Amino acid sequence: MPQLSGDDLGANDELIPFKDEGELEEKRSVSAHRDLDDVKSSLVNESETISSSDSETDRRPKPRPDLENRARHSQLFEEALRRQQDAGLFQPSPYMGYPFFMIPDLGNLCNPYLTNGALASSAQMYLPFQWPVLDVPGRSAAVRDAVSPAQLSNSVPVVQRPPHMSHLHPLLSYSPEAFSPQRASPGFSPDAGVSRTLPTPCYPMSPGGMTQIPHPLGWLQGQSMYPIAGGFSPVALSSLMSGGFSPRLVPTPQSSIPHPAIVSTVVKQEPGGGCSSSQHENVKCDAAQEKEDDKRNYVKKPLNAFMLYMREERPKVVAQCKVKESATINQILGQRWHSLSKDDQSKYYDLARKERLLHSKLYPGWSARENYGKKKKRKRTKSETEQMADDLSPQLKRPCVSTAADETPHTHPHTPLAHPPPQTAHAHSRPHTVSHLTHTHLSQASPASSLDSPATPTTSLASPGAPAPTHTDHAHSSFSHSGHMSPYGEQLQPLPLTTKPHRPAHLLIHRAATVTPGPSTPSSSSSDTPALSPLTAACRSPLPPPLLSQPFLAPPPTSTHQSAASSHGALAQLLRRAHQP
DNA sequence: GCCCCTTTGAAGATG
DNA sequence: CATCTTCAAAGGGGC
Repeated sequence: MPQLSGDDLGANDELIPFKDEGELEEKRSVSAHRDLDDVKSSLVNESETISSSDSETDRRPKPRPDLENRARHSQLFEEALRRQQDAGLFQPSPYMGYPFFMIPDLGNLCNPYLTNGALASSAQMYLPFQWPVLDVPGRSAAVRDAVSPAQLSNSVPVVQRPPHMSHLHPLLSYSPEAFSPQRASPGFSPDAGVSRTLPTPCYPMSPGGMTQIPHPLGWLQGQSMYPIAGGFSPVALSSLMSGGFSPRLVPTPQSSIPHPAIVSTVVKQEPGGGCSSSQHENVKCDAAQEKEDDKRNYVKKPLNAFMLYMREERPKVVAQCKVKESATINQILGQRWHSLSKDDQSKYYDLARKERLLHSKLYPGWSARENYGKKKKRKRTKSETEQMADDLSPQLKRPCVSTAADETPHTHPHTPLAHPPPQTAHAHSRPHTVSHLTHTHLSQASPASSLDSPATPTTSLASPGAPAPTHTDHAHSSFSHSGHMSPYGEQLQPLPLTTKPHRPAHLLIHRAATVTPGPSTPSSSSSDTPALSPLTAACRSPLPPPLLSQPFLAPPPTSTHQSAASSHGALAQLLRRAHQP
């Protein structure tokens, strides 16, 4: 079990202190803060000046005029800056996976969690602690000492990331591989055949541009999805990072610096540049303005570990499986997630934890509650779903686990792992799924390598807020990822990917609708739950699936074979219609 | 153009 | 406290 202490993370020296550790550091460096007061104030003033220059922001109340927070953010930044200057800003970080620190109060910079960062008065931003360019031997000093903003201006192209490049998420920078020489090519990804091979904006190593590597921080290259008036180019930020810290932040019309966890919601800018003078249109504009304000002030939740993993792995799945439907991709990713080693998962849990900490620092008063109900969609509750199941097929309503045990030929009811987990060990609100149980049956040989619930890696970090590990959790926690066998090998196929036991009605109704009566066979057992096509099933394995070379041939929808997504979608619609008066 | 689907995890809401 | 619900991302698909 990986013990990710602070040293392992290497975050103590590279990241701004979080929470308790941060409090101490802040106290210790009060004097150092004073040294940068001027810098801070100039920065804040600059930010506010630019912010106030925005006609829209003038009319809008500041979402968070909390001066204390601003001062605190500034202090945090100063601390981070001081540390970087003391230790050498461009020293390679022992924790390459999280090369960011925050700069507070750059109001018009793209806010990490805002749908549009243009208006976050208390907006902070993430900056790379170090750039991979700085790993080049002999370069660091030169870059640190000699590169002026203007020079960087000439060397750092601000490139609009095309929409299809959006998967080149900054999370890539979390991965040490992103900085490895193997990846030091514009293609960026070892995976061939995807949009990853599209031209990736590169950061020249120096004004001379003798070496180029892809900028791992895709979010630093300006995204069309964050059209921010008065945004800043990475140039200015580079100057900030390099210690020059010039207040001459250079506004650029289209550039923005999105954050790794940043939001992709586009706040459309009025093509005309605002409302016209017509009174009628002004009314419309007011309404639209409010709508836009809501969107802009919307602070999104930080990404959890799986979300971070998805953003990184999705392109690979798309490339390997030639699947575009996110529902299917997510099923694959969900399976792959469970097949990850604990170390790999720990990486994402760690990142997610840091994201949450950063988020909490950015928005001390923010709560996920604020986003409740902001999404218009309203999913059916479990009770509603079950009620639908009752209405449609009362005889089918029985526990999912027992269903799997009854109908899965390879089930070993005598095996403890095949039984539902103790009710006292719930790390998830969701019970175990058919697929998880199936995994358990097929891979119960190495319980020592169990996958723990998300709490485990977090707990291993000794995070103050980390939940306690639940070793008794999850039947699938005994799923082996030790690599002795492919977790999704042939014998596992086709496994049901649907792992939504809190929608038992879907599964059961689907089963009832698709399974033909008769003795259960291995093949029928695999078809009694929604199964993926052969290719997508093969893609569940993170290893190169053998079927990848074969053309994608989704099996025709038969009475016993249907894609999980389609069947569920159809069932969902059926249920919705049935539920409607 | 909105919503669903689909995944896991975090956190708020609820009983 | 246990359970349920919502929302994070993503993009095709349905309406």
